[in-house]
Amino acid sequence: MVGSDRRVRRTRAALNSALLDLIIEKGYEAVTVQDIIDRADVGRSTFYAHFRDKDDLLLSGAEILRPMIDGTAGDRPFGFSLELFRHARSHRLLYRAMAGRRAGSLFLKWFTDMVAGLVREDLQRYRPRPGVDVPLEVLVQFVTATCVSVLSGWLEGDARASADDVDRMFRTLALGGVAAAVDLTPTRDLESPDRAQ
Amino acid sequence: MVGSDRRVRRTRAALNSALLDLIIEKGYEAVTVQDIIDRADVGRSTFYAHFRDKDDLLLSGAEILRPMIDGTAGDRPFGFSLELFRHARSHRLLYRAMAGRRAGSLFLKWFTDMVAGLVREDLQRYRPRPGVDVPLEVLVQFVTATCVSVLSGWLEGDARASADDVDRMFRTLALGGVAAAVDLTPTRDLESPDRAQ
Amino acid sequence: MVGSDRRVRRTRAALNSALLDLIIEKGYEAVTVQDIIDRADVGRSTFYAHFRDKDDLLLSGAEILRPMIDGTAGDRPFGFSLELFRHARSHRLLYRAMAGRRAGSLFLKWFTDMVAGLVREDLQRYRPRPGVDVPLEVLVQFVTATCVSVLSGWLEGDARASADDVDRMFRTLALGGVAAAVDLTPTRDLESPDRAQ
Amino acid sequence: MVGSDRRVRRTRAALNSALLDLIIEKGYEAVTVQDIIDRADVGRSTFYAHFRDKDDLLLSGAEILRPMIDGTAGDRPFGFSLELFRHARSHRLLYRAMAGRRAGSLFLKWFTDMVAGLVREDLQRYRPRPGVDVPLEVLVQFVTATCVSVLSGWLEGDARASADDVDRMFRTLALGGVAAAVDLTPTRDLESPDRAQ
DNA sequence: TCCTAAGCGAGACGGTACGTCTTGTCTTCCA
DNA sequence: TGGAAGACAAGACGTACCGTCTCGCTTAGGA
Repeated sequence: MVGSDRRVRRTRAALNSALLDLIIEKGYEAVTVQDIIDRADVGRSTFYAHFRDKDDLLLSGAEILRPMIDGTAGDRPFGFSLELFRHARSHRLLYRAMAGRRAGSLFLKWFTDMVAGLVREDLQRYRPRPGVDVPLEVLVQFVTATCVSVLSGWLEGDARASADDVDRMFRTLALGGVAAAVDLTPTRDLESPDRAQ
Repeated sequence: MVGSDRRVRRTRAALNSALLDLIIEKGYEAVTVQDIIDRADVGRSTFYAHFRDKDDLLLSGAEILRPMIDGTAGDRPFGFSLELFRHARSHRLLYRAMAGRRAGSLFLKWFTDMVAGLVREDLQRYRPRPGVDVPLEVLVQFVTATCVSVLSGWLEGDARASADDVDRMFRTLALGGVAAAVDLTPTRDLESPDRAQ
Repeated sequence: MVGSDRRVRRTRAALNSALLDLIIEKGYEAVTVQDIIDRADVGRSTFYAHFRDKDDLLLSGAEILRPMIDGTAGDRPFGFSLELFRHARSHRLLYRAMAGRRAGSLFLKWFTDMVAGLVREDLQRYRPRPGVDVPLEVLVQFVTATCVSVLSGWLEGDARASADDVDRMFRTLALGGVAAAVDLTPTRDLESPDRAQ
Repeated sequence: MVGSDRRVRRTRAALNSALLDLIIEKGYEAVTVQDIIDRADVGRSTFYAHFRDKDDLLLSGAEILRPMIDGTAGDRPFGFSLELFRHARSHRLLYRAMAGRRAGSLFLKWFTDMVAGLVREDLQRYRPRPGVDVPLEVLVQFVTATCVSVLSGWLEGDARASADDVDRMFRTLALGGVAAAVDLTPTRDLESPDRAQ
């Protein structure tokens, strides 16, 4: 059975969306598997046929965020950021529930790792400033932490600032630090991009 | 129950240290109340007589970290940082278990809040750079995130860098960003400290 | 669905024999429907198209035992018994799995009922001994229980006794009790058999 | 904690009696652990702290039947029987639910084994009749089966017969068979009873 | 020879019970 | 009489089966 049915997709979608609803309502930690399957109107065994546990369901749902954010790089350093902030803005409740101050650590870790991946890819394009010894990974963590903290601070508050404002802040703060450690003048390597994958 | 007893202190201490041991062994989340009281050789009701739950015990233990770090400001911006890194260095296993990448969010939140307090206090001494509009709170979160991310990255790795190295990195990254937003020339306001609270 | 198909018969046979195999391997209770259909290489829905449940399958299979045992009455009281013991002997593993000490109650009940039928038919030929008040049904249950208990004891042990030995024991025990309650001299009623059904 | 509390006893008693009630109501097989703990007003974990599963609870309850039946031997062969029938009479619903035709096999096995124990003890007092070769164990099973089948037949019906009537039937049937195999004249061994335990 | 209804496999699904685990409360005993 | 020990209620967890169901594939018997 190749495509394994519309049914399977529908079931998984129902579970995913039930989880998101419930996260917004009472926070991830407080949601039980029973809650989810009641909401999705699905049998218990069906749940476990598709997902190992609640975490698995969450992450499987998170994966579909990735392509929405990826891709849109642009040529500026950390070009992904504006799109990221916009996405967060339009799913504010969800992000707040999952990435805000009171969130469980699971989604936050996943999200942070994803951002770190984007940042790392970007940073590899630049040359370290001679005489300054900050390891690449530290820079990655720094930029990532800056991005996530700005984002979560924004969502926690009443978010009067626009996505553009927030993006500007992020760039000011991150580039200030990064510029001290690497030469942000684009390298010539860019002409022969070997980022096949 | 006047003197509140040596016993009480001993019991609380036993619980605290049992928790720390167990955190190092299997991570905070995996530790159960049963584990703790078995290790501390204490009855269940005793535990709940002293602490509301596992989190309460953790935070009550964390409180004793505060004075070790506080105090040592100095006159440089974020002067607390070197001492912080040193402290983390000497309790590496514990910090790693609690503040590292795989840590639960509770201690991390407490720790981050504590750092944020120190940062906020510091930042209030400086004047915003005219024309740049980054709210104080965003700066606070930024510096805090930078500090914590540098720290946790350091502890995660094999920590060959010295506390001084790490402190230097932190300052490079944080001050780069902060300098773009505020004037780091010390204000004279320091002579009339209005830190009433 | 006129001829009801070779296919149907083959499917049912496959299920029946899969069940018997599995009963011998792990005992009736432990066999699951999944086991059966895996063994028979049959789809789940096919199973339920033919049988209501595991019990149904078992009993449907048991029915085919009946003619093998029936018929061979003879003129002695309980003349069926020797043939019954011989049949059990030659399907020893199966009987042991299903009628032995650790057996589930379903087959045992079916089997007991079948034996009881044979016994009842026999006993109706004799006249109660005057002054002794043992209801027919009690006698039936008694002889049946004697037969089944002797049989299952035989199969449980290492079965060194021959079917004839066992039959002799059964007769000794059963007839001893029965003789006290009814007159075993054959009645003439037999010439006018009123066994309409 | 020595006597381990009235509480424990009360809990176990509550579970036991909840089970008995439920067995009478819907039969042993149909009773779920949830039913039991709801009826006993006890937590799920408490149940499993005391008993491994439903079967364990049943058997633990059955054990208390033993002394009620034991002891009252008398000097007749199978002297225990009258008392047994009387006991069954006064707990008719329970016996019927557990030992009747539709009963699960667990209690029946336990009960049968108990009766077999009493029977075996009795039979060992008599000498085999020379020339008749019926193994002791077969006799035991025979008498046991006779007893249980008479009992369960009695309880299944509307039980107009008195315990004495039933006992008389049992003796008629069992002794008829047994007399053919052993010499029921009491042996002299009885004068030096070594049944200390 | 094609066509069409059935038997069938595969297996997703809702449902229910299980036995385990952990939490925070409550009762009882003992010092 | 106040604190320690641990029995307890509550309820979530992940697993195991059940019996129902929805799919397509195959496969024969009638057109």
